[in-house]
Amino acid sequence: MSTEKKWVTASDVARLAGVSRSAVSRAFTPGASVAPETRRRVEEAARTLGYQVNILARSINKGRSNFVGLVTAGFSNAFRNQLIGPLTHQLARQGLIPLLVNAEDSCQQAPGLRDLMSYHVAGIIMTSGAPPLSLAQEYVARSIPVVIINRDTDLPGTDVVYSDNVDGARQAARWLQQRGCRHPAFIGEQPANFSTRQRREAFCQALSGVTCIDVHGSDYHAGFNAIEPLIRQPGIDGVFCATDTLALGLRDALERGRTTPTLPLIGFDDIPEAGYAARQLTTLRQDVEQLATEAVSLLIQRMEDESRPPVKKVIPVQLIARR
Amino acid sequence: MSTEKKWVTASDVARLAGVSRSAVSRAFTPGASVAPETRRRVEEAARTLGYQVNILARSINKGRSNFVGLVTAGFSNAFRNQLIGPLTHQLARQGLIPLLVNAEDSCQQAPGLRDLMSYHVAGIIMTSGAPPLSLAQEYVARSIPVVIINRDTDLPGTDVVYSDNVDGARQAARWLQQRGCRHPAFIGEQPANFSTRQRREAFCQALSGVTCIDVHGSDYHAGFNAIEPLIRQPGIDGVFCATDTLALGLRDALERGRTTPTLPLIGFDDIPEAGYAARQLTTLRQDVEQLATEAVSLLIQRMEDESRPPVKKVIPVQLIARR
DNA sequence: CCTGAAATTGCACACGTGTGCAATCAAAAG
DNA sequence: CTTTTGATTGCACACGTGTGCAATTTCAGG
Repeated sequence: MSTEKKWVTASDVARLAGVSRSAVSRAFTPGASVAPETRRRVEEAARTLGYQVNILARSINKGRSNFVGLVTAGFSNAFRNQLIGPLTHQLARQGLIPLLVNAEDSCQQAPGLRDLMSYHVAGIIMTSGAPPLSLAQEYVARSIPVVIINRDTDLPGTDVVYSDNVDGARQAARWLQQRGCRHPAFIGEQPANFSTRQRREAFCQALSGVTCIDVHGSDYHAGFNAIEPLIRQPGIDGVFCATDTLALGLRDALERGRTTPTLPLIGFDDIPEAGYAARQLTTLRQDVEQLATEAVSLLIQRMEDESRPPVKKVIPVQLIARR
Repeated sequence: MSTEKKWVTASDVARLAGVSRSAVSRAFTPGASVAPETRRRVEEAARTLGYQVNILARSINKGRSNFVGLVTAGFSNAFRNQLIGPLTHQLARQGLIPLLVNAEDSCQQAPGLRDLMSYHVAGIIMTSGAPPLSLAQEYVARSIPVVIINRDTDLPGTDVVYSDNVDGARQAARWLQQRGCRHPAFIGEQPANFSTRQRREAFCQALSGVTCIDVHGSDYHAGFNAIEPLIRQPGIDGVFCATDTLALGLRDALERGRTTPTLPLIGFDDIPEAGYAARQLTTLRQDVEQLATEAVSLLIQRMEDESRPPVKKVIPVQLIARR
């Protein structure tokens, strides 16, 4: 039952079909010159033997692989998880396949982010988060296309795509104003990542007298605990949270002490939970589909023309008014 | 600025270091015979040139790759997302790297699940969900190790690891009984997947007179809407939901109509949201770390000994009492 | 039947790597 | 100094694939 040969090769197919190995190769290469009859026999032989072209060998030969490093930082961030689906989908549409790399544990471990280079990936997509950006430079030096999502950088030769945080923050400001907000607050993680920084700056610029509250962490509990510094600041009548996760945590803390009337609250991202029937969090929706589509599109463009000047693509966001 | 040669090869390093290409290869092969002085010069040359061993070529030569197909069905399931982190971590510890395949869109698309075979993966890990299990058989036929998580199967030659749904359901039954539950209900998706089926059957067997309520969907809204068939059944005084997501949806629906006194409610999985300060959902925690560790361990065992008899590994679950 | 062009095929080389085998070298033993 | 032993090295082949080039076949046109 245990086959002696581990892999079925093109030679096996050729032998069974009674043709040369080249013919087999051509039969599986679109646009190659093969007689219809030959192609038929090759395909039949391949089917009975269960042959599949060895993409590793093909990659070596062509000097270009189908692999794309998909670098992320853990899977506890709801929004980032939302992004992975469309990304893999768009990559698959282009015949590319993602090599998943978790930058969180790779820093300490041997087979980590740097070793992506060993796999000779055709490109790299980095989602926002903690991955050491300096490492991206190494890839650029080896002329490997790098696309960075939701994080700005002046690294030469890397394309960037991110949501329009500035416009989103302005929309949030307008929405709060319309609800009669006079003393707005902004809550975000400190140290702030790119998105948080942009949202805070634009928000503070759009409204005067914004109270900025820093929290240490980006999860639900960080938002929940943000109520303490918030009540220490009297008179706040509207809050813009850097992310939905923070906003949902804060909301729960607010509703625990039911004394205050409903405080206008707006988040960012539109994670699934924000749309839950019992949450109905007003937020600014990031267009994950378009983020993913643009990221893959830029990646492919750079794969075809390495010297193309870097592009910064800004994706519009949409206000989802819920409560 | 644009390098003529795309990839830095071992020959380049050899030329610079003044040794043969074989020496370079050996310098990067643990346990090979290389003089310390030679190794030093090779490593130095490799560093200046930025050389990394081409794993694709190495895989071809050795007839075994580092790739492991990580098959999932979308990224909207909170529990499944929790599993991905530990899985990639454990794989990385073993020098393996996951090829991410989304079985949702691969069915319709050309470069899908079947083409995983082209990449000559060393093994495959399938998480629960919708991927066509019949396809796993093709991999077994090619003697590619397959490990299936949270899904039983009698496919010969595939290892299975899943949480102890039966014991979990019994614990849920006991917990409800202790809270004075006389007329229990079970809520789960229909058609039911493996986990839901096991939990329902064990729950119905542990308690008498269980009312089974079917919902169509596995997300929050499905749980939220489950309140309608629930109130149609009078006298229910305790509910066991197949997943936390369903339970959280139902809980919100229950709290909307505040007339009923708090109804004992218990979920399954222990997704992050269940531990939120304002949710505090009692649930049965799946040990994602151990699930991942066992899955990778089984995969490696089978990679080393293909003929090992199939194993079904059951991971204990833990009751997390919260309210 | 003959000729030319076009289509198809096979050979051989290339991609970058690991490794058996024999040759070389250094050092220890005599 | 000679011999033996062990470590180190280079050559050559293998892994499975794509493709240029020349040889072959097919076929239409005369």
